Amino acid sequence: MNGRNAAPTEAMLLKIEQRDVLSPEERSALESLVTEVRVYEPGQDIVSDGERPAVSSLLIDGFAARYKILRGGERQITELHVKGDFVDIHNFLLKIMDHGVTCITRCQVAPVPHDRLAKLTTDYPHVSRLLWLMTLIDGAIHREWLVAMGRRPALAQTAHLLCELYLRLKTVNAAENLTFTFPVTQAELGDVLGLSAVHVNRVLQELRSMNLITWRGPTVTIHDWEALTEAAEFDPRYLHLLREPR
Amino acid sequence: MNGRNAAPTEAMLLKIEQRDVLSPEERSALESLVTEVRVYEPGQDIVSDGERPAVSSLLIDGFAARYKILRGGERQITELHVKGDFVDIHNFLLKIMDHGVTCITRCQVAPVPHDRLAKLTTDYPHVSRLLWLMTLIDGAIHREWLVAMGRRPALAQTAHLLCELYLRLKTVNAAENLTFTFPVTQAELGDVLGLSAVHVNRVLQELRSMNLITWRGPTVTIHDWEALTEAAEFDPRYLHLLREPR
DNA sequence: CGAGGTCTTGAAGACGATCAACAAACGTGG
DNA sequence: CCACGTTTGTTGATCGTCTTCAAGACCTCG
Repeated sequence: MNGRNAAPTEAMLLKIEQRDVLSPEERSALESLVTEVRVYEPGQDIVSDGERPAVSSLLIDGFAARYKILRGGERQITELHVKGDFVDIHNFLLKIMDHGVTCITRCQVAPVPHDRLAKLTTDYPHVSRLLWLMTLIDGAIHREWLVAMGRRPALAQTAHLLCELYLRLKTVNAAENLTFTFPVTQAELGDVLGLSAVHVNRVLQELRSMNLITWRGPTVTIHDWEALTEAAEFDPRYLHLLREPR
Repeated sequence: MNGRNAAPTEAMLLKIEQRDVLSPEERSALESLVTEVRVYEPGQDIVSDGERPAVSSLLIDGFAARYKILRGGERQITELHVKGDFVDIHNFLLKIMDHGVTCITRCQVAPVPHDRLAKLTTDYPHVSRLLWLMTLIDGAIHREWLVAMGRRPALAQTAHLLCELYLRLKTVNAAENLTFTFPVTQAELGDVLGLSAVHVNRVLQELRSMNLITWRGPTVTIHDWEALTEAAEFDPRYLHLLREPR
């Protein structure tokens, strides 16, 4: 997502180090997890529903989404993943996928064998806790989405998503100056928000007409952070962006 | 929720042992976590938003709910907890509560100091993984609720909730013969489902008129499991009720 | 018996879905 | 570099689900 060629684990380390301090050995243990990088195209599954993968996938670059498909073909995206996220570390313990993970953009992904994770977690209990923590933050994001879907009107829900994405991208150096790249179609956004594509279109128009954002091509710009968070009732505490001993 | 006086850790052990085998030492290590039981009344918070508790709370008996309150006073419940659930083990790593946990019924709760959890997780890596697993299952439940809220009509969403609750209660011996006790008001149900109390009332009437359930007083009876799961598109895989090495 | 909470019902209204059509953007091949 | 086909975005009209408001019935518990 940016010009220079960052180390494949950089985003993950940034994400973790936003929440706690890593020792040099812990850092290099995490860095050594990546031995291979695969590239997936948009629309391709990184993991599919029902699979029992022997690896967990670290997203090095791109946007991915967890989703479920209903009988009638409707799709609901339950989480958006950005670089630095372990998109299916859950399998390490859940074993069988109860949902799929697909690529929104072209993605670089590092597969990490579960036995390497097992070794890492026994050798480095603190790192083990931090990986646990990452899954707990995923849970916190899920809860916030539930609140947004259940009790917020579509405009606030959409604004909330943009606030969240901006902060998450900023912590991995993939956003700055209230601007980020988010190459998603309005139909995909609908699957995230539980709305129809048509309604997403109208909500975005309203966000633009309120002068809160612009969205041209893949680039989102937030014009007024205060006003956007206000419209969204956005409170970043749930992202747990505080560095403290865990 | 049932007559005899079960050991306070029984439900938690049942819940865990539904997913993996515990050694006798692991069992007793888990049993020794409970040294005190507190009683909370309906409407009382077990933990509140913004707190930094030094203990995590194991629900011994009763129903509790995680929730967030919006600026306008609306409430969204993001998870229902039944006996055997660790309602806020998240704090062990998240440190600061980003939501509250309140009692739906009178609840018996065992507070477990975080330092005891820390010792347990270092002494018993396998138990540590299983506690992690429990939080991953919470995440899977959150995702399923997101799908239900985003893409299912109110009737299916409600049916889905009842299917889920029945299975979760059955694994802790708090339900059998398609019957369980669920003392919740329709307004509270609305906060769970993201619906108004009025609409909940109408949905329940329809579920009754379809002869799928009865709900008299606090007692829910499912008349036709097949038909209810069909209406809900319920697939229990997300509960990960399979005993295997984790 | 009275009071407060809960359930139920009706009527009106809002928010978002669906359907349909067209415009714009994109990518692909000629 | 243009032409064409496909995907994506936009707009309008209509429809349905769910909300809100209001009132009355029921129930429980003091």
